[in-house]
Amino acid sequence: MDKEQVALILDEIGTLLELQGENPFRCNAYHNASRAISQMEGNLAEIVTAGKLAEIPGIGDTLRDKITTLVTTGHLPFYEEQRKKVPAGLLDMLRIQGLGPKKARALYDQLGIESLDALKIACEDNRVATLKGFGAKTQQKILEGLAFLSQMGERVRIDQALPIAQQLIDGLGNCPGIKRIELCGSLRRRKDTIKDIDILISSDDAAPIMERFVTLPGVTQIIGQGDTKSSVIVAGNSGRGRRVLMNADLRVVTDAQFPFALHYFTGCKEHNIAMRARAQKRDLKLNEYGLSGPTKSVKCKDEADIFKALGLDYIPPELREQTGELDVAEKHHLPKLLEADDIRGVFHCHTTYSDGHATLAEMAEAAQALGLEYLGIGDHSQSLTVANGLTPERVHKQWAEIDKLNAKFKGFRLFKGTECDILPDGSLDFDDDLLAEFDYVVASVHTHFGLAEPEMTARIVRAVSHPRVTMLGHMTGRLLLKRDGYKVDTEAVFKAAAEHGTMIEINAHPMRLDMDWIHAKRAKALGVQLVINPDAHATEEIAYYRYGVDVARRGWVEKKEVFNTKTTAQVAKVLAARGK
DNA sequence: GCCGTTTTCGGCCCGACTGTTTTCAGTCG
Repeated sequence: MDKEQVALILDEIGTLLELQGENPFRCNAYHNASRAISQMEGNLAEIVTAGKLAEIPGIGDTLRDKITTLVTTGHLPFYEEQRKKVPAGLLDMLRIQGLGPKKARALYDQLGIESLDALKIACEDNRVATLKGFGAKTQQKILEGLAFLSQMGERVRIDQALPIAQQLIDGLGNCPGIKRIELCGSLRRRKDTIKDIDILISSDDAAPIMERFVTLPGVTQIIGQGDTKSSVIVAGNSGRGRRVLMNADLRVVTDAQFPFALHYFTGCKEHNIAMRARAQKRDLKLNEYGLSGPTKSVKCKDEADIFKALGLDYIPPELREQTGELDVAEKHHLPKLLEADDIRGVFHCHTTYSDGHATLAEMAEAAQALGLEYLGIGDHSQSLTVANGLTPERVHKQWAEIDKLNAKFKGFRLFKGTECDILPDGSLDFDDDLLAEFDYVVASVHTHFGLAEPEMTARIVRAVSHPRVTMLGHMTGRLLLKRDGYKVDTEAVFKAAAEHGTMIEINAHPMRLDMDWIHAKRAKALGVQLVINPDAHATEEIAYYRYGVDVARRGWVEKKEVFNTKTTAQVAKVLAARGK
């Protein structure tokens, strides 16, 4: 059983215990362990075998044994027992806004409700409102929550959330009395998927701002409206005509409170808890309004001052995931993170030669408009006929056009590449002689996703070990919120890539963002050279590389670890040397 | 269930908002 499966089960156990009214701290121990496992580096089975599981913070003797059982046998009697004690439908009910374990349990105990459908009928029959602790408003909120759930999924991609957040900020921007306004939460930390939009404002007069917020265009429902905090549901356009609904929260504080509130609402929650605990050890109290001791409070003009007051270097939002950043910041060893401006070009872009929407010339022009120095073309290879993959003849035709364009460019260059299919047995879709003539080769899996893990791993390791392969494309093939990645032992892929000097792509297309930040962090640790590619199929998609920079930053990646921060001359030199 | 510079027990971050209460529990982040 792999990391994700173990993490899911631990998290579910925590929730099942909550539904049974267990001690919240015990429940939390399972949620924490779930997080620790899903974010840990390395191969879980290896760590279990090495007996190093309990070295992970948040995993003690009990959880070590349970996780070991899960990993080695594939199931856990304790988990099965808990599942028997709680009807499955109660877990669904927790997805409703404002409905927590206590209320869900009461609905089950007193009305026998154990599904969303039954809950809807009970609300419509006015049976919920009569329960102790419930009322007409709660019943109405549950109905609204059910409607919200049926209209959308739980999370949306960052590229869908950002425009909605921007629309809200623009709408608030001209409100008088705003001193500072900032996006917080997981959007500020640049997670690949987002649940809520969090906006923070500093002002001396919150009321009119609140009023503006809940009446902004796109707001479809007001969840709450208080003196300093309001919560709404907002509809936005996902960019392809599809409507996306999201929660959006606004908090208004004074300007003196702003840095503390900004830190607090940026999260993540576990990072905040660690920061508060750290403050406590120094006889200080940290909350969203300030940092104070028994006699006086510490003035902070920005977040950096808060970290400094607690003996830490400034921790960028992307690193605030409670994966060791406090310890490293204390020792002054935080990485100097990659910046979007460090990227000088990208290597995985499609044109009308295969399945792209723009011509070679149009893509080159768009790349230059973005300030890039070079653009690598990587159209599909011959066997991927659904994507109009190029035959060797068409490859030569494309090269001739690239040569022609390059002859005209000043300070810009197109590199000749291919996104060459990795065939089911791990061989490549073009012969070695043709591959040798490309400037570089991106090797990717596009077919036979269902191979068992050993076969898929062997397939990708073989491709990564091929001397003509420059970089591996979208390592797991996942599509965010749509399709899980194929089963592959990423640890083995990283080791092969490091051994053969093959790069691994951070595919920056916001539907993929594959590999993810945890993988990126691990790849870096194992000495794999990274490259950030937009997988652009249209001119406006070249700028997607910025989402890849976000992933890299979350993975603690520095400029020197990313190939496409090099100049055109440096890139050409490295690629020429690899071809030998 | 975890954890320990207050260390094997007794804590575990903490405040806003809502709704149903009549002083607070539940939920959320």
